[in-house]
Amino acid sequence: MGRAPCCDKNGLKKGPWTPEEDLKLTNFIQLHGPGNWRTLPKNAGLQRCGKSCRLRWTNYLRPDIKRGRFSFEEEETIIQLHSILGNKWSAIAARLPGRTDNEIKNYWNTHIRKRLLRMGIDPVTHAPRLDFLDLQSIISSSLCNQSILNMSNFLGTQALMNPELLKLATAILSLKQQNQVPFPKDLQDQLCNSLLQDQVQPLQLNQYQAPLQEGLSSEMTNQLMQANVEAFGNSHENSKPSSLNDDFVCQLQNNMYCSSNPTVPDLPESSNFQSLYNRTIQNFSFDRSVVSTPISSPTPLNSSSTFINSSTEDERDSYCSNLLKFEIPESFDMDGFM
DNA sequence: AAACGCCGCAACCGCCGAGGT
DNA sequence: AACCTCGGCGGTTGCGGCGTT
Repeated sequence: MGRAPCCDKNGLKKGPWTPEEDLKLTNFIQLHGPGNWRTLPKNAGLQRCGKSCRLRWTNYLRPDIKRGRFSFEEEETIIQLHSILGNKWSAIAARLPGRTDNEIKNYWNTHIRKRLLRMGIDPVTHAPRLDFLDLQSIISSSLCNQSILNMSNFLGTQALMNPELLKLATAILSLKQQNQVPFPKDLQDQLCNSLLQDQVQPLQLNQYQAPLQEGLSSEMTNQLMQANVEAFGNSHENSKPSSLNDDFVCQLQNNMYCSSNPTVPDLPESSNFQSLYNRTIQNFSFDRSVVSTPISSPTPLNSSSTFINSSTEDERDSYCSNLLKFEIPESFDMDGFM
């Protein structure tokens, strides 16, 4: 049997609340307390459904609601919590006194999400989006001789670029930035050339298997090589799935990061914290060179040390880019969260 | 001044899980 | 076990305000 609607649509008002309705609802709840929302509208003399009353109370009329612009500390907390919890707005709201899940959700969608996108950060995964980043500065400074790159041309062909190349570049850049794997110059050049040329040619990754394997397991190396063949050997078939999927790239990055960071705690594989921890590290290990807070010196979620008293969007952009480098403190009570 | 488009936010919608009968 | 109510959640919508042309 289908579920009955929460209210009889006939005769019940919808839309914006009037001050009179707000007053009726507030007075009734002050006398009788919240709850029993189904019968509340009738008892309070409101032509609304209980659900509408509950939402109006919890999102707007509740006396402990903090209104006005979000502070930087609040924004910092939202971003950090979202990277851990995702779109669990109620859980995020529970950590922000006076803010409702609806308000946080709106603020995220209208402000933070757009800002992250502008910065080339995926607002869902909190990971850098290589296809939106300034690839010129990244790749040329990390891999190639700047003189051979004409990124205005390169970016012009971005839409035609093989996404596998982007993934591979992400992985390789990550390896490079770990400074753990000697990166063959020839392979760097070949990647750059492949990025620049629409006619994608298979990278001769097998030539560099040995040095790469210093940091990669044989399984991962084989997967990378197989993906290379699949991706570049069928570059004209855009719909063909490749084994070089996002999980693999994350695994690759995570593998390299963990192998080069003895401070990473060795948690049980099965624990929820492990998966959350790994996910967060994957997300934020892209640019290890600018990570300011080592794992051994945790930054509190509500730290005011990073608070800056500025209000422009650009300043918040800059501020956000730092926020995205946070790491979960060891003392963070994940169980309390979940 | 009018038209238009964009943006922010309050409110709604549909779904889900918990708990009661 | 099946059904129902209730409260809660996340996604989406639509309206009003505001800036631009």
